[in-house]
Amino acid sequence: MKVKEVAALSGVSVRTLHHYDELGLLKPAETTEVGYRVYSDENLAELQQILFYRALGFSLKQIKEILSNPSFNRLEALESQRQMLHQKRSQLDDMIRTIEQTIKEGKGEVTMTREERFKGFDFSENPYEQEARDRWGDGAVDETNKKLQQFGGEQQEKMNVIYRRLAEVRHLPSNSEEAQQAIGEWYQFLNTIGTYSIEAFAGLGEMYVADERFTTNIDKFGIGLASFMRDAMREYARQNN
Amino acid sequence: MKVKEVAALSGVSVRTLHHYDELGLLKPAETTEVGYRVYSDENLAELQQILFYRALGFSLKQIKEILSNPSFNRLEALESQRQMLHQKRSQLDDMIRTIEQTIKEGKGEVTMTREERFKGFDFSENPYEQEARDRWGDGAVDETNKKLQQFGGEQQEKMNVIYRRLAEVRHLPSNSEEAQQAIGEWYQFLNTIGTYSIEAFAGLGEMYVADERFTTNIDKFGIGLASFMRDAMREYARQNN
DNA sequence: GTTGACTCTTACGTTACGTCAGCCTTTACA
DNA sequence: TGTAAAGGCTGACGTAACGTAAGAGTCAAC
Repeated sequence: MKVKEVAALSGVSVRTLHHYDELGLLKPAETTEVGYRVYSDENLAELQQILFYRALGFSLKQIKEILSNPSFNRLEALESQRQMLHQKRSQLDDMIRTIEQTIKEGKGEVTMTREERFKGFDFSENPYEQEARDRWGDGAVDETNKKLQQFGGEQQEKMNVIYRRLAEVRHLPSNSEEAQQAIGEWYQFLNTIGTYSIEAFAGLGEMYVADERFTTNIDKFGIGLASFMRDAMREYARQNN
Repeated sequence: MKVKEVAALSGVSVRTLHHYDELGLLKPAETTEVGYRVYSDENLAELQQILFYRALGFSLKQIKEILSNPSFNRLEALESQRQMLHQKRSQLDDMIRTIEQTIKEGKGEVTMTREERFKGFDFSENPYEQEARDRWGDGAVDETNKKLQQFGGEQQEKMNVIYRRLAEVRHLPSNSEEAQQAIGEWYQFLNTIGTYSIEAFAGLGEMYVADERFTTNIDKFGIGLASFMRDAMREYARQNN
């Protein structure tokens, strides 16, 4: 079979077949004297395999390794690929959440002054208070409120400082020393106004991303801060388990 | 502020700033005599915007349009971007489903002979029969079974022919004439063994992808056939509403 | 023999930077 | 003030997986 036919059968372009030939990924079984590529039935089966892995998101390079080494650990490759895909999906979900939030707010702009960006973090008018009560009980919330009132704006400002610090390091890997140091301060701070087990701390991090209202507010200190904090808090919990 | 500082503050690399300058996406407010880039606070705000849209998955080209045309319809752009992201997520979900299915089967190979690929479509040993009963009622299922028994292998073969035909055109757009013609035959066929409203038909298509057992079996005729059929059936229903 | 359908190779374009390489400026310290 | 470290600049190639011509040869049919 010549290129056009194979292309029609498999749904790829002729150029793609040329490309795979160049890469050594799929060499035609035969070549005529004038250089025409002639594919065999086996070639077709190979192509099927290639397209299968391609559909799973593997790169051509990876596919070549997988298919050329018969001893290659395919299951392992599939497993790591699966993880990658899940990660990609989380990222996509983050993006979708952000974009829908932006649309809901009816504007495509993020013109925030420094003031705007750093205000709105007043726990004394906590929109999540009811939720917090449901989740951690009235006692804990009341105690936290009392402490916050007691210290007033001072705690506020302290918290803002920590948030700003976190925003500064949010581009670093979540397990970097700086990140862990900053998130540690956050843990310390939380424990000055309440009592958080290390598990509760990690759970709080998950919520930052799971609940878009948290995400939105936290990201006011910097895009991506919420998901960074989740990762860092997760890591912190892991290290201090 | 010079490049390094801006880079540290924003979390992008110096190279990225150079790149944005080249593209005309973010020109520094000032340039020293020797050619050093000097960024202003406004530049920083612009960069924030750029990074915001970038985080939403827009291309730099799109971002440039959005930010340079103050009259640009941002909401519209956000909306279409949202759709794109959702589409991407569906694709990712498909990939994840397929890869997990493959792992579950404990093999990374798709070595199927033509026979293997095209068998296993025996409705008389229907693994989904109970589900079908739950969904469409005993009467309909019994009737279908009776008809299938009545005509035996003939219907089987007819169905296989249709599947093969669908597999052949599955790389074409789902609203192409060939695709719609083939899916129409499928609709005709289904109505020779039962009665399917056009809505039920579309719903069936959704199930092909939603339920991995269907997906797996259908994709035996060709990778991606199930999701192609869903799209084509959706389109068919739309056109014949 | 001519025409139309195929095929081949070569090579640039795409996206968003990463990564040198070679060279110039500015800053800090002795 | 001399020198070295730190920072800055401009090329320019590399990446992934083909799409898209361009120019030219081949094959089958009328």
